Amino acid sequence: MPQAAETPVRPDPDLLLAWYDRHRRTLPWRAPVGARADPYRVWLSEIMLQQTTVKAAGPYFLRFLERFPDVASLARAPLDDVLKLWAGLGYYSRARNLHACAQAVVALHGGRFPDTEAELLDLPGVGPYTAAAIAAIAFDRPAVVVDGNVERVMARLFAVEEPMPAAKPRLRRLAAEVAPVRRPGDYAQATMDLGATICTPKSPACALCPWDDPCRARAGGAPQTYPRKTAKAARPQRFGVAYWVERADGAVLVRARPLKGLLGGMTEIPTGAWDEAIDLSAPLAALAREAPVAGRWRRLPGEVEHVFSHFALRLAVLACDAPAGLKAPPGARWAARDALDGEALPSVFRKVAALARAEFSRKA
DNA sequence: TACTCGTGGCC
DNA sequence: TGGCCAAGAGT
Repeated sequence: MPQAAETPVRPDPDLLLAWYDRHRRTLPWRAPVGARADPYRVWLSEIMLQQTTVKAAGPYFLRFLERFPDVASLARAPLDDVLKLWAGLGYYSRARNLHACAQAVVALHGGRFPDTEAELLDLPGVGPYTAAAIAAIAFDRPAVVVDGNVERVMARLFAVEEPMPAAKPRLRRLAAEVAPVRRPGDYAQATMDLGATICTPKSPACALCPWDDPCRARAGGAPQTYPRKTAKAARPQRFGVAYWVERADGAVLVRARPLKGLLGGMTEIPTGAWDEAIDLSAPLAALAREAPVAGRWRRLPGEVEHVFSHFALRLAVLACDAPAGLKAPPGARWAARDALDGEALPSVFRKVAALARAEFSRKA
């Protein structure tokens, strides 16, 4: 007997698990089929994957695993070593919390990750998603794992009209209703893989989807329009000046940023304030007003553009040659220009260094 | 609750 | 080219 059209069809977890068994991807942090996952690797990968693509996180994961093969070795390391290895991956509070979390696992749990969501949630940098993911994937506990993929899949399955982010609690409830008790780790990874490879944001491959039948967004003809969203605010543009101070021996002035806030704890090329009102076409003397040292400044050709999550930045770069005996001002230090790669230098400052080095080598 | 917090790839 | 997007957490 045919089912009435208005009767919702429940998505069948077994269909998804069968799809997962056929299409399971090999990822650097994923244990072989049947093998038990290492909680340390699961945790490390989940932290790195927060708001970060698999492609970007992969090389970092392998480098971390080689340098810090277990949680104890990571806990023993100086924070700066961790920041250096994390440089370029972004969201640097993750690196600071990663280090704090490793130390907490050693100090409070004898070097073994706890296996319950509640205990995991108490660890630095571990929120609702990550606690559930570790519980499910590393310990096969029936946790409801909800990330952006799962939210998108649920929004489409049930054609949720409420816009994000207000719809989050509703999507979580739906995810909990659909989730099976069996194979929690596999199911969690299956829902995320589905969102990452089939139920993608822009052009979902519904023809290949194991849940195409119960999906109400697909039935409606425009699955790519879910989840609904409210309009985002425009990204403001800020301006600033970076100061490249180079000695004849190739040493460059750098300094550490405050532990809290943007790029917290990372190394920087000295810059002045970043503000919307700064005019980069102002006279040289005005641009040099916040310089870290007195000197004969010149403006380098070109500018550095960089986009952060909540504002865009354009930097003018001023340079000056430092006398051999110049002492670094308080809070600053000299770093070898050709060893900046190994510093905990965020991308925006690597762009500054690239611009300055190009100009200096042209001159030389 | 709403804002802060990076980066690189994609179309 | 520029907005959008990625396995969110902290405050």
